[in-house]
Amino acid sequence: MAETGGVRNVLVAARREQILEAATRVFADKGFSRATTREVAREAGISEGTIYNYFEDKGALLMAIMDVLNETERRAEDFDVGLARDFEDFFGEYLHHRMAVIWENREIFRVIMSEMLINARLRERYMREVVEPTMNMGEENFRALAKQGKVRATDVPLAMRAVAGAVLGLLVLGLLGDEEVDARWDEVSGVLSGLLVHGLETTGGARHA
Amino acid sequence: MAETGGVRNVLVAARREQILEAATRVFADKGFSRATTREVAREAGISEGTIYNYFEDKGALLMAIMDVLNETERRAEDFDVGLARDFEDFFGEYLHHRMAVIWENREIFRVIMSEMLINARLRERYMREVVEPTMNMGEENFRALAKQGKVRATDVPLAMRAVAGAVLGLLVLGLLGDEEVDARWDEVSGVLSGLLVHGLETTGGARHA
Amino acid sequence: MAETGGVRNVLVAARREQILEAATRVFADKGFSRATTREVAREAGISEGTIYNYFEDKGALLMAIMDVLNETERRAEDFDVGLARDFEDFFGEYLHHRMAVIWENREIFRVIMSEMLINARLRERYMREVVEPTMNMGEENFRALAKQGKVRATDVPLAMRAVAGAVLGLLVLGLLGDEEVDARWDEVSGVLSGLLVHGLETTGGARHA
Amino acid sequence: MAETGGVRNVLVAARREQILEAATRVFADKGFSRATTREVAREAGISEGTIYNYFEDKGALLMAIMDVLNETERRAEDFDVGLARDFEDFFGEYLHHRMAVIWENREIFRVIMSEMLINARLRERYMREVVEPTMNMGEENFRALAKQGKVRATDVPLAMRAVAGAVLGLLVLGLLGDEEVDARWDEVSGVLSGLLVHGLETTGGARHA
DNA sequence: CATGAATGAGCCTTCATTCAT
DNA sequence: AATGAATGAAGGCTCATTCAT
Repeated sequence: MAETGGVRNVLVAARREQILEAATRVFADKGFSRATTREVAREAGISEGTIYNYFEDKGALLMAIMDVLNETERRAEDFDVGLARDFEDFFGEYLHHRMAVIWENREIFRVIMSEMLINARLRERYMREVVEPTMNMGEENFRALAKQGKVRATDVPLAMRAVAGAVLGLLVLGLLGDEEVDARWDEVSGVLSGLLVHGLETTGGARHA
Repeated sequence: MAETGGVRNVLVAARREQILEAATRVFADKGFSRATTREVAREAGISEGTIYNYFEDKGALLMAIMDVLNETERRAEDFDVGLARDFEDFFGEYLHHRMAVIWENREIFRVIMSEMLINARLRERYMREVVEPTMNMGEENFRALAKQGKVRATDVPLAMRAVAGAVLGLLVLGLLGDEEVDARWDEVSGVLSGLLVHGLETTGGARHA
Repeated sequence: MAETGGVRNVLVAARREQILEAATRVFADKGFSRATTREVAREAGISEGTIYNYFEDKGALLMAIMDVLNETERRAEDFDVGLARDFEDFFGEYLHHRMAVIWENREIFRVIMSEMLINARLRERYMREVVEPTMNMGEENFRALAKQGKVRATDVPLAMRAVAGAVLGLLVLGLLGDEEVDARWDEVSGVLSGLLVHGLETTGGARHA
Repeated sequence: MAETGGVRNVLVAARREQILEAATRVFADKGFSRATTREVAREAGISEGTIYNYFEDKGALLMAIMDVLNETERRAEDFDVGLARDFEDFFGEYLHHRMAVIWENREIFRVIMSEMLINARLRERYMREVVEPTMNMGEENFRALAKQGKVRATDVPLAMRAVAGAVLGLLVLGLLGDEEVDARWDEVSGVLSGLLVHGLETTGGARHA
């Protein structure tokens, strides 16, 4: 019985997954509102009614998709840049890893971001559950690094937003179809970290001559 | 008769404006799909049918909203930072001006961005008409500055995307309701330009000692 | 003043005519329901509001179009086949004249007939005002001819309907686009009268050999 | 499964039939354009949405109604007047049968005819699919009969139209509410065939005396 | 009288959700 | 559990009609 329950749970989870992936594809293509449960069902290869055996309603699909993002984020936080020699190294590797995960989940971001922009409830939930914790943790790290003299300590909250914003903005550019970003995503983190660490200025010559 | 025509044109333009502003508010609140023409009409203080005397259909409202963005962008290009002493100065003032205009139109961005993410046609139009020209012009300026030794010449296209992305991402953070960004938008450009010019690194001693 | 009134009346009548002709064209093309007052106005070269200065509402246009038919019919009744030598001659000329008038007004018939088929009120009015009087007069003539031995006296009411029906049916065939009928309408009455007078049977040879 | 499919097909066919009959009644009463899908649904005893599970749109209802006419016509062509002794007999029986079928379907004719008169596409389809084949077959038969000396060979195409037109016109008179035609439809074919075979003329004496 | 912008009732159609099988 | 037919609320859009200019 416990066994059967276990099997059942696995089946249920698989079915949920299957539906959620279909929903993500359809929502990413048409947007949440224009997407129809009929098409989600077809994409998942099931009947319309079955969706309602696994999800309360259409909105629950969106919430579940956001949960996936949430989990991803929480797992990403565990990432530890083992033994980075210096800050630039660490920052580069961190960005690279983080942006790779983001890019893998970009269609989920597409759906959630599009909807968040115009859905206050979803927006608030995302800010509270995902952005704020991440931002706070980032600020802490930032401050620690500043205390260690590894980064310039300017306006930490805004600097933090600038860094997070740069990542977010590059993702959005990619989602909007910028071909440069789309084609060279794995190089993006390198350029970005270079820029964020050293800045645009040509200090080189002048400074070290 | 010419007089009358002139008056009429003014009236027509005013009415279009009135409808468009109402549409922007409603779309920003509910999203394009969930927004109803009935509510746009109520918000504009007119009847539903009147909308259709000024716009082909609901989609035309969205397009017209995007046209506003287009014009704004074109006007923004004319901006000339008079007599900036050095690059940092210039860059800071440019960012500040640009971001101020963007922030003023943020609700339009909210509508258009949300929709673009999930509407390929709109996305392509925006990329072709707005992003690509801007990006190309930016790349040119970038290269010119690099040739003059005013900025480090790394990967220009990606660096350009990183800068544009940072601005875009900060806007998105603001649209998502980040309180720091929301409350201190006019400080954001300063922090961002500082970061982009000088980088995070604690220059001098730290680096080569 | 009386003069002015007369001029005015002429102008009013002309305007009514102009609108009615436009309405007939548009109704014939799209049907009464699908036709819009906007298109009638455009076809008449006036503004939409003006229609309502001459007609109570859209339905009044239809009624006025039927009045035209009514008048035509009443004028047609006055037709007198001067000095027809025999019945066949008379019948042929009568049919020819009648069918010519009908064909000239075929677009009016198209509009009215289409609408009558599915509009009981219009149908009843047409039957009462146009069909029944004509049919009664026809029956009288029929009976008179029969009494004179000029036509076989079968079932007069139904024979009358058969003759009227043949004319009506040929008109409908023409309105439906039958190319033979359409291209050769002025020959149709001859063939029909030959058929109705002599029948299909090949009595000829046998009888007159 | 095959069984279930069979059952399903029967159910689907029955539902289509139910909707189509309701649509015919409503369209016949109000005309296609004035009829509302809401009323068709009410008349069929279903909800509005259900119509769209069986028909693409409102126009498809009209097309399906016409298909019924098409099938009826094709079945009518199979009619063979077993062993008619002479032409009059044959013609009388043929007309009788044909007109009986037509009268049974008169409400369908009402809908289709009304719409055809003002809908070029429907008209062309009907002429191509129904009228022309029938007319051609009729002309052939006519010519064959003429060759056998059984009918006078005048202008075959127009004579054919005259005969078909007479039937059509009588139907129209009935649809317009002529009480004589309406009440005595099954006598109509007899009178018509008598008229068409023998003509109106009082043969023999009168003619050549 | 003529105009045409404004109106809003009403229509066709879509689609999330339910439920009998 | 799965199915998919049925439902009916709601939305985009049209159009006859009015009325201020």
